[in-house]
Amino acid sequence: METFQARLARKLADALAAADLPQAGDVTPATDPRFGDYQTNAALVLAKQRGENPRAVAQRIIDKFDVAELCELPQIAGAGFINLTLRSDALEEQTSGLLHDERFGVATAATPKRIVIDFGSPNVAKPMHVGHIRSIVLGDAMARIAQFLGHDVIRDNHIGDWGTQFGMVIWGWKNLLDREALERGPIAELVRVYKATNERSAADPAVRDACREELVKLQGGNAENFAIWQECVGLSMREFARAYELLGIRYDIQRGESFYNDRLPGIVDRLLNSGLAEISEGAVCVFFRDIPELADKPCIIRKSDGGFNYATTDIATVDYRLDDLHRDTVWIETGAPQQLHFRQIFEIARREGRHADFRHITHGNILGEDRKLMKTRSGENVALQDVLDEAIVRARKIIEEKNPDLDEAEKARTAHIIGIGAIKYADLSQFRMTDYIFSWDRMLSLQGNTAPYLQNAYVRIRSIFRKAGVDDNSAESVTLIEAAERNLAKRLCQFAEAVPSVLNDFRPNILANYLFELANSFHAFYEACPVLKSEEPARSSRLALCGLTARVLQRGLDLLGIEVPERM
RNA sequence: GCGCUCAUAGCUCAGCCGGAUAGAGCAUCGGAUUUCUAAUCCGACGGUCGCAGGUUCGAGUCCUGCUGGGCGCGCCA
Repeated sequence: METFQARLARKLADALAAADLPQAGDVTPATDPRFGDYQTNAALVLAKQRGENPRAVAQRIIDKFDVAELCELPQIAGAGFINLTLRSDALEEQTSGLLHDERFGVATAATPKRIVIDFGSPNVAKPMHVGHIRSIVLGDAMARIAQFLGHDVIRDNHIGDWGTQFGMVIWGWKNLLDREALERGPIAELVRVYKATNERSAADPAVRDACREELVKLQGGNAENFAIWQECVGLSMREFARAYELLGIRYDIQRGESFYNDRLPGIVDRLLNSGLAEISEGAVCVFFRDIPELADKPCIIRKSDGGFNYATTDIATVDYRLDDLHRDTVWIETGAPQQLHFRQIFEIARREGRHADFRHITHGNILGEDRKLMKTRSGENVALQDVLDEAIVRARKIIEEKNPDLDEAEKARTAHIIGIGAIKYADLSQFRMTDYIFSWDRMLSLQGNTAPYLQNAYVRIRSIFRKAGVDDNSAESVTLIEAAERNLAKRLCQFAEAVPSVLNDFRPNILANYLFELANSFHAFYEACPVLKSEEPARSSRLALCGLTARVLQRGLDLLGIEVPERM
């Protein structure tokens, strides 16, 4: 089923062709209810191109604009806009068509992509902190939406499991480890050991050299060090898995940096042989002399001491994703600080003749109430686990207040759904590039553009169905009489317009905003239009609208990685 | 110094390709309910879109410069 927007755009294209005009302009939802439901600026664009009167061009278009089955008579307004008002029967028919459509009118992509999406990417032997939320939540939402649109998606966790820090981790493990503490809290103990080693190594050159020695042994394949490293990775992965479980995140593959180790020498050779890389000050570098912004920013792929760094690893990762995973699209969702790095990696891939679509999807920071990077009182990163736990505790408190009669199991389940949903939604409802200020009160508020508000709309609908004594409704069509019904129906039809536009520029907040407006329209409908108390045929029609709204809310939130409770 | 990014109402934020009188939420004020969950709805108040130029029928949006914040800039990842 095609959206109104798509159908009208097609009709517009036909009209332009019939009027001997070039294709121009587009069809968008009306900016104001006074202008109808949709509008097009085609006449304005064409008039500008051709130096003609916009309203006259608009009239030429309208003369050929065959939309009688969808709209009332098109109106010319303002400078030369063409305003379109949907006919009620067209809206009824479209909405009715959604009642039994599991995709709610969302078309699958015309050309499915083979995407790998890299998000989350925590470091081994370090706890995940609030900063990881954005990458995880944004990446997961992109993956869900891309998949729903019919793309072939592989979710990859590019874990930081290799690097110079392991020299210190291993030395600390051998000299400072408290086994009991490790049992109690593996990551916490690893962090303690790492920090202590760091301090000693800063103060004592002998320790520093010893750490370097341990690193060399690890990289050289020393069995003892390798075993320690493996154990660190295992402990970390187990702790990550717990957080992912809580967040409802899953990965298809988790390829750490170490996975690419044996590919690194070959890459450096290849780039040297092809002349893309050269030796400079003892290091192997790729220069970008023809790109002004990168001219003085070479990418080092082998250090002067012979070691490789993460640039080499990321080139190997590109190889793997294209050659082994057969991807044609690579999305990397990490923070903005790595922009230069990925610009270089993508540029190298381009120079090597790679034709995949590479995107580095960045995001802003999470700030505390003081507008600075969110930290604990003592200046530490705020642990992700603590944030998730607190969200659930706070949600639980609200549920106890509002709905104390729920049984224990449902309270716990609902607190989880609301707490985690609130955190995710706070992130996703905002444009990803802007820094946002973390506020429990705002994200858990039941009013405004929040997860609980949306979840509540769903809950109210479920309540209606419980009272009605049916679990779904088998209505085949809706009838739209009241303005609030019409408004709600139009919103429901626009789900199929909102979802694909998210991938335009990776803006899940478009979907979040849509859902907020849908919930808003529903609440207005709920106030104005009694459902169960109304007479047939309005009753069945309204029940059908309720059911459809609930399913769209549920699906929309699911695409954002957020669940809905039955009661709250 | 160079590069990237952000700056919109008292506060938190939308505004994707340039389109009509710049929109929400919170806060404030005023209304609506013996409810299908008021956990809601309706209304009012509130803006020199950081500043200055430019492009054009039209600029929050594009270009240039400036101010302010964040981040990055050869051997950490």
